Amino acid sequence: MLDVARRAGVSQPLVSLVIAGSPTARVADATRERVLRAAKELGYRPNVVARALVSRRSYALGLIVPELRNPFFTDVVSGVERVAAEQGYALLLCDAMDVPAERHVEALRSRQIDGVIIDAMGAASLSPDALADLNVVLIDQPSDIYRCVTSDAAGAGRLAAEHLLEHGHRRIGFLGPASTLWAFRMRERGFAQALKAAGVGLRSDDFRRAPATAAGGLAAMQALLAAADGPTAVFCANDLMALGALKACTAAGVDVPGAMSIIGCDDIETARLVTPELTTVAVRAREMGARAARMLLRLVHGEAVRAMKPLAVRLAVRGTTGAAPAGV
Amino acid sequence: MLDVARRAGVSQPLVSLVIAGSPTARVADATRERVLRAAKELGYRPNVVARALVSRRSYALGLIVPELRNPFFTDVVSGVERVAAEQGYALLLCDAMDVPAERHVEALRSRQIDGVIIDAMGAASLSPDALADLNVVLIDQPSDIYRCVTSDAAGAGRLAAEHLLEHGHRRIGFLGPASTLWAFRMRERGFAQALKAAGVGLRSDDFRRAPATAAGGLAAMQALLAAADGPTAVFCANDLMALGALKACTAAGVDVPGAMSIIGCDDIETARLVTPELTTVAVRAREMGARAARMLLRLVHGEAVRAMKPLAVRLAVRGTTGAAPAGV
DNA sequence: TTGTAAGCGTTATCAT
DNA sequence: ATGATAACGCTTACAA
Repeated sequence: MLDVARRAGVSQPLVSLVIAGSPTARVADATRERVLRAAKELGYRPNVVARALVSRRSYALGLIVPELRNPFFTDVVSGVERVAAEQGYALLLCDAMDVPAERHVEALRSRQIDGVIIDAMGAASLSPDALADLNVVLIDQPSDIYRCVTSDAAGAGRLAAEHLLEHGHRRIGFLGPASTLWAFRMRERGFAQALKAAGVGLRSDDFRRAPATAAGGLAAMQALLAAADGPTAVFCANDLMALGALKACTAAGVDVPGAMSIIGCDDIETARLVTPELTTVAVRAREMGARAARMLLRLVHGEAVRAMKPLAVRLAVRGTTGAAPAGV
Repeated sequence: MLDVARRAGVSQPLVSLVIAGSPTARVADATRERVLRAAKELGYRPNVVARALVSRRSYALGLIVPELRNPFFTDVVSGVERVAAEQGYALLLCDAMDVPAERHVEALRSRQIDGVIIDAMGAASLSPDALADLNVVLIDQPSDIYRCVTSDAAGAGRLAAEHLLEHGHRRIGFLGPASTLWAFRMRERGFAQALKAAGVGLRSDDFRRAPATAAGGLAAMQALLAAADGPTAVFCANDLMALGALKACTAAGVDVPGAMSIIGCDDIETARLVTPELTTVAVRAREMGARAARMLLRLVHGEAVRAMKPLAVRLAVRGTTGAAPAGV
């Protein structure tokens, strides 16, 4: 910057003024141009680290996910990254799979991080004041303390139930994790309530707890199929489970959707790669990530942040759901 | 740090000495303990930004991928992240999908990035000296100038060919992108050479160019099936294409592997989620990411970096390959 | 409109 | 073994 200043024949702070280009900067046009030209000629590149030190901001956002390889979070990351990059912010990605979220938060703190986006699971794993004094946006986890972006999880469950009911199913099962995470709980609740509202009971046998993974879905569906008299359709708490369930059916020779309808939730890319294609409730994970980033940036900039209403979900009817088998 | 110094009754630079804890630091044990205790009592947390400014290192690594949502790169990122986090480095993730790689490199530079890991496509899109003076490790792209980690891409093609040959296939097709990327080229070359070595010709009709995506694989396979007299097996340049090809077969009522064998490359998670499960050549993408990170860190630390031999690939025989149909 | 001076939280080089 | 002192590259009063 000093070099630029000398070349332009001005003082170094003036160069700073021009480069930072703040709206209140009142610099003579001629001077500004001279500075800008000198900067270009010298190939000057501002040093964000120095800027960060003095302004006490890092121009970087932290993002903590429970597992990057979970396709849902891959999409979230993708959305956050896009917004961050467009706005000139760096994205510090943290995967809580191998390193605890708390350690990541500490690391981000020591980097003067401007804000942190964290998923429900990560947030839950933190000690109470781990996030104190930080700009925080939670993913799919309403909170009294922090801002959040959410999807209409209850609506997702409801859509799934209604879709199944419309196809004449009356024995309907549910596959989901024994999770206390808001999104999973609400998907389940919305689903159960919609069934109840339609006067359709959910038998406890048709209700299977398993990890929200393909393996979990596979095992749960196998258990369901082993029962003499099972449901004709199931809603899975997420697509990974649904994919596992589908696999279990295919392996067992159970026709999908002829003998068993399956509906998932999330709409990950793989949903359209299997045969039949997975019917699911689409959650716009990438958009959630983008929204979280935009909200966090507003927080960082001290702008007004209004709570957003849940992101609408959409039923994506594809090949794994059909009419209930006759005579059941 | 000054607060800690005062509390410990020493000077501030001395605190720096014990906190940084360099091996050459000759500090009296008593003093060191006093400082450490004061630091803990005060909840002192070192400021990485300040450290970065003076040491001209950011303790951060940049990673540029062409598209995060490509499962292969998701795995690479995951591997890089783990190593970076474990070593106390931040990972600045850049997706070249929406923002050009060159812009990302510029942004990383202005953050004094310690090193950059970049994929072949991103590297190819850069102007010649965009990476000058940076610590760089390339993913799956040998180079005279930069370090790299590679997989045994030619070996992957060879494994695929041999597997198909062993099953008696003699009319074998190939689906791949018209890419100049090293990995794709080598997979293709290894495959073609192995066929040739076995005296099996590759007819130009059985050789289909399409984007390395599921949609590309689907279209290419459809074209192949439309031909009167097609191959009995195909090797796809990556799993996404193979998955698309599989879908095309299923949709067309072509039995896999009865009438058509399909083998992919990469071994992405979805490969085991479809039915039949995809036979593929497993490339350890996450390990490649981890290796790239470790190599880059050695570079950053000025340690000796020896070129690594390509990461071995492994044939994962699953359900989409079988014996060639009789009488063909 | 521009220049001067101070300082952001460290590390590093000296004396002491 | 420890303490001054000077950077690192920038922003931000405040003075001119």
